[in-house]
Amino acid sequence: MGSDRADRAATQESTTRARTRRAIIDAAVATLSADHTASLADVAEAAGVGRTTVHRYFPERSDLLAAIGTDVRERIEAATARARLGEGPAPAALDRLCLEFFELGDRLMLLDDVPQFWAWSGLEEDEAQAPSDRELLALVRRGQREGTLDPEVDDTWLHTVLWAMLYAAWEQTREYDTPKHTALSLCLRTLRKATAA
Amino acid sequence: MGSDRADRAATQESTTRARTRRAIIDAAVATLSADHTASLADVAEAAGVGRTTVHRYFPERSDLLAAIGTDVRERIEAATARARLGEGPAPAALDRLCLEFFELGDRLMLLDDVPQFWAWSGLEEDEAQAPSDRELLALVRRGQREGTLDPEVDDTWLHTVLWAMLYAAWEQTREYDTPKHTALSLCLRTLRKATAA
DNA sequence: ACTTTTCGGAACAGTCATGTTCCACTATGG
DNA sequence: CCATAGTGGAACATGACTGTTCCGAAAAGT
Repeated sequence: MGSDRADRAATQESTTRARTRRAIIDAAVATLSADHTASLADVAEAAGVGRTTVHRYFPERSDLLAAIGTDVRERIEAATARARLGEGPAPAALDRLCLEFFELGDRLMLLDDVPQFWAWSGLEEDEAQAPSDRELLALVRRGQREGTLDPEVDDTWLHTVLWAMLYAAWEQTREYDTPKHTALSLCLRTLRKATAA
Repeated sequence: MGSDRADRAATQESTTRARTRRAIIDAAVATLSADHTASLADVAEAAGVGRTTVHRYFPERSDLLAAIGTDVRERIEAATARARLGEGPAPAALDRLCLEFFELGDRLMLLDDVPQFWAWSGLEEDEAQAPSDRELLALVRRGQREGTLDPEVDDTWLHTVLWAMLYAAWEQTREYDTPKHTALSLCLRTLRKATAA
């Protein structure tokens, strides 16, 4: 009896549960990126579900935050993969990465702002060298070898600057109502100039 | 009777009270820049005073936040004045400003991160065009006229980027233990390249 | 149609930060 | 040395968010 249910339990949830889980996570991202101190009631309302339901899926607040963390990290990994950092000239690869990351929107801010998202699968914050991070650092070193990236720009510094510029681009849309595509092109242009050899 | 006390009440507080107030504000800056959700008890402990005393000076939490806001803004104005944005070539002036701002340390992060600091003297957040902001924008336009700053770089965008780079520099020291002077020189170099004509 | 899953709301207990009051203690200044 | 300003701590009220339980209603699947 219920062999399919057992299967689902082992592999994944029912489609309905998967949908509401997504709705909650998405709403949480939107709500928390606007206000990091938003309550679970706010998240529930934004998701269009009852507060009870939120607790059903994420017993504690930290569970929800952790879920957001993994969600965002997965998106980052996927975006990095799509950017194919190994192909073509380093500056062009950096452009592609920046573009892919930009598409992730507000999500990116959360990782910086809410340290709890790194309370992850037993990893020690800084120690958590995500694969995508390593890919980026490798790209920088490659570009420097090829002479297409500024050798003075430390690889960790470029990493920091990339994220800072993405942050800046989104801030620009929020603060000055700059259209998204304008903010993106400013961001790309600035990043290119800053990293050029 | 008590004419000197009346004077102090009209102009300023007693030196002891002024010292305590400063201690609380400074401790609050340090504490809150580390964790935006720190409680007033944490602030009191960091300041080395009782929680009661904090409430004596700042009846409500918002009063303390507002005080921090004005304090930081005053420092920003002073720093901007010291940078003498009107003198010399625009890029050099920008360098001076960046340097002065960098000296302000963690304080700068607070303004970005805690929106309540803008709950100010009746000004509507974005509308609050601080004098220092206007000076910076003027500098950018001057540099563009003189042909020393990239004409493609919108003045508001440069404003955003400057702050983002300062943020990045401090993040670099926190995240990678980069020495302050190294982070600063990376920041300056990147900013120069990004804004050059 | 019927059965199981999923959901929403109400009600409750627990925790924590806030803000207030009161009083005794200290140090500072005249 | 004495009056006053300034402080710290205890105790209390309050409100907000959290996390839990339970039950009836709605939706999904068959």
